[in-house]
Amino acid sequence: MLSIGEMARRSGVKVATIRYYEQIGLLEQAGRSHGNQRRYGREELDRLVFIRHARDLGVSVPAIRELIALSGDPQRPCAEADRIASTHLATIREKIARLRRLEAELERIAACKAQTVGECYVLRALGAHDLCEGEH
Amino acid sequence: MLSIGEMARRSGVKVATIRYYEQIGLLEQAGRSHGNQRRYGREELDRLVFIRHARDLGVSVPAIRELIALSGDPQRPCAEADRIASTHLATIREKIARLRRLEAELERIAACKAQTVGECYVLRALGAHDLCEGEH
DNA sequence: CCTACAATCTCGAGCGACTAGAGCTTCAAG
DNA sequence: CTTGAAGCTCTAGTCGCTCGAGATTGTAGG
Repeated sequence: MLSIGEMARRSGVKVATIRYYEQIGLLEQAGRSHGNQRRYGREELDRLVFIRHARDLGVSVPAIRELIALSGDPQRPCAEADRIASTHLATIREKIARLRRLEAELERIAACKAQTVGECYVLRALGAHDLCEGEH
Repeated sequence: MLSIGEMARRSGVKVATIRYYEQIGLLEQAGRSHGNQRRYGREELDRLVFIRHARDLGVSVPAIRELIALSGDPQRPCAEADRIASTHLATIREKIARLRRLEAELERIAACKAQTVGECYVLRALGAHDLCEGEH
């Protein structure tokens, strides 16, 4: 039986966050020791690692909830799980594209050679949208 | 003199957000009409556009506050403004790198060919970290 | 001038996903 | 038995908005 601290160490999820996950129903209510402390087994650790992993990949909590519901019913077609993953992939790709545009623009802006703020390109570029090359 | 709605239209910042910016001190307290409605001039619009632009670039509110303070004093060296922009650029690059790793992993995961959830790679991959290629 | 009705006002709460702190109780080692 | 780490609950704070309720103001048409 694992304490909440042990769970935290093994999963890399903070103690407070584990309690939070229980509170929002991502984890089931943990069993308790006779002194009211949470006690976990192997299964709960696995689920927590799953959650941690998905969160690291940027999957939202509602999406994780769906995935957990799916995995509770192994007979169901996995098309839905695929859909969740693909949707998320598309979101990530959009984010990357957007960040790349920002990167290009900031690179240009940060290359300012002025000495004082008065003629600084950084500030000017931020004030005047028409100096941008990309759209955002 | 512009109403708050006019400001919203011209800057692309929502009315509620303009009020919020005033509340947190990014915009100064607006002048009021005799019926207590906010009235703005050209300068305020310029600042709002500046803020909008910086936010679009992902600059945080505290950083924008700094930039505004800087621009209020045109004699100061712009090294600080450069620093803010460069720091932000580094952050963006990190985010891009991270998202790229996620993209690669999700691509692999989403290529699952199983029929039912029971043997679905999506769920398995999320549960078992050792299936990952990249670290995260 | 009157009437609609759109726009504005303030105040307060809610979002997502945690995080932090106060003030208490329990556990485990020595 | 004592001590100190680890646990407990509860509340509030974070960031950057966003929305809704319920009241007031602005403005255009008749």
